[in-house]
Amino acid sequence: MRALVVEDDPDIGIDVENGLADAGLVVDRITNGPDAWFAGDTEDYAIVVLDLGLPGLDGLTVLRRWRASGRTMPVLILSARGDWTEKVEGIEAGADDYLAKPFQLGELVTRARALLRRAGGHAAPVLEIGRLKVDTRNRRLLVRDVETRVSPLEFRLINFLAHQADRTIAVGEIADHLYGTSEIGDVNAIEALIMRLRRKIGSDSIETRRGFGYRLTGGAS
Amino acid sequence: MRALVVEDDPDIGIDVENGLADAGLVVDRITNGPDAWFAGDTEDYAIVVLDLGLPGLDGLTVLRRWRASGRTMPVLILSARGDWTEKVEGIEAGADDYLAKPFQLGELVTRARALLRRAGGHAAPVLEIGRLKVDTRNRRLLVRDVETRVSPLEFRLINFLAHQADRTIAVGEIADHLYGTSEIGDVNAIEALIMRLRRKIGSDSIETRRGFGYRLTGGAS
DNA sequence: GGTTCGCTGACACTCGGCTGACAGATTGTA
DNA sequence: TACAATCTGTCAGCCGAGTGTCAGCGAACC
Repeated sequence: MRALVVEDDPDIGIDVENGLADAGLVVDRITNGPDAWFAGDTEDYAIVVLDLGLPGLDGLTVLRRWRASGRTMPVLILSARGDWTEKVEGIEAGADDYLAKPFQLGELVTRARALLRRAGGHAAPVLEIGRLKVDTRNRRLLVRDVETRVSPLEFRLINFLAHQADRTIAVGEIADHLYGTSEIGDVNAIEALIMRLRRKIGSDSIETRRGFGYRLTGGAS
Repeated sequence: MRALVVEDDPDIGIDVENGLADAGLVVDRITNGPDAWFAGDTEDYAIVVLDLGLPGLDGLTVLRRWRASGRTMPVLILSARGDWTEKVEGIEAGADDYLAKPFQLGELVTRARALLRRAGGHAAPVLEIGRLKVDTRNRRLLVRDVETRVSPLEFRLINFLAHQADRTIAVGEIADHLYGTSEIGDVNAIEALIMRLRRKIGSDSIETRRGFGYRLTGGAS
């Protein structure tokens, strides 16, 4: 299940992205209005978290255009202050919920969950791939039912791979998801990360497809 | 299914051309505005990738003229880095998606696929030729439904041939696609590649047409 | 029968990916 | 505050898969 986070402040945006990723969603993050409009219009998201103050095209306009073209996914609006006018405008433009900054990440995730539940879809809390169980809600990883400590970044990686098990994922895609940029600063950082993760979950769990990318299989049993 | 790439920078243009060809499209590439306008107005393309900065007639004007004369094919705009005005103008001129330079080729292909899907025609993700199945999305090759390991270059070749199954492809065309240059450094490199591929998929899958080139038939059954 | 074209095995080089070591940053703790 | 532990990116060296090259051979065409 995919979520879209539209927020131009990178600190807040990455926080929200991590929160939703921990809740079991694959998250795209976008930092400007026009990109957000296109992404929401062309991709299929289970939920959207939308900041109102955006460069290029403001959030309300983006939302109105989505609704005008028949997009019905739940949208949760973020706005700078507890500004009532904005809230009303947001709801009228077709928002499903509203949160004023500053907010607690936990509250945002809770509301997002509620929206998802209301919309019918529910994020699978535990993904099972071969001998692995990825508990997205509690941010835990089980290998043959034994809890295995992984670092935050390692968890984001295994979580990302687990949502697309058996698909070959290019290193660029991984960089894009982990660091929010498809600019691959140093591929070696990801190789090192993969190596550390393999040590914990067994080296046969993640297959290397030389020249293509990586593929999560879960390994034997 | 045909695609039109309008881009005056040959490096970018050839990259895009190869990316779309790998995705299963037959690509025409044009490097100036007037020719682009004419081609888009008279030929039938499933999708157009349009750079905005073009010699002769700029991209936005070309797009507006297409729309004014009733052409409805999906158009993906390439625009200079982070220029909102241009992007918004592009949208209003009737673009269906846009991408800022520099971009990852993979992302362009993904978006192009999304546009094609939305437009109804869909680039088949799995091509079936005789006993072969080419999974373009996951970059896998199945021979009689058994996954068969191929190297990146071998995959690009079989993918290229599969998109034009039953057609005889000249060695020069293959070189052009694989190496981006029709200058054939050494034909033997391609012969060796063909041989290695045949070993994996069965020697009767690729027919040699002496003096003309190669033809993919998929072999018996 | 000779010539040309394509096939194939062997070999060498390149480069992608793996790994151990280290260092800076961050977080937790006495 | 100072110290320890953990996390994560970087560097250097290694290994092996992937690919181009070469030489010799066989088959097709004249």
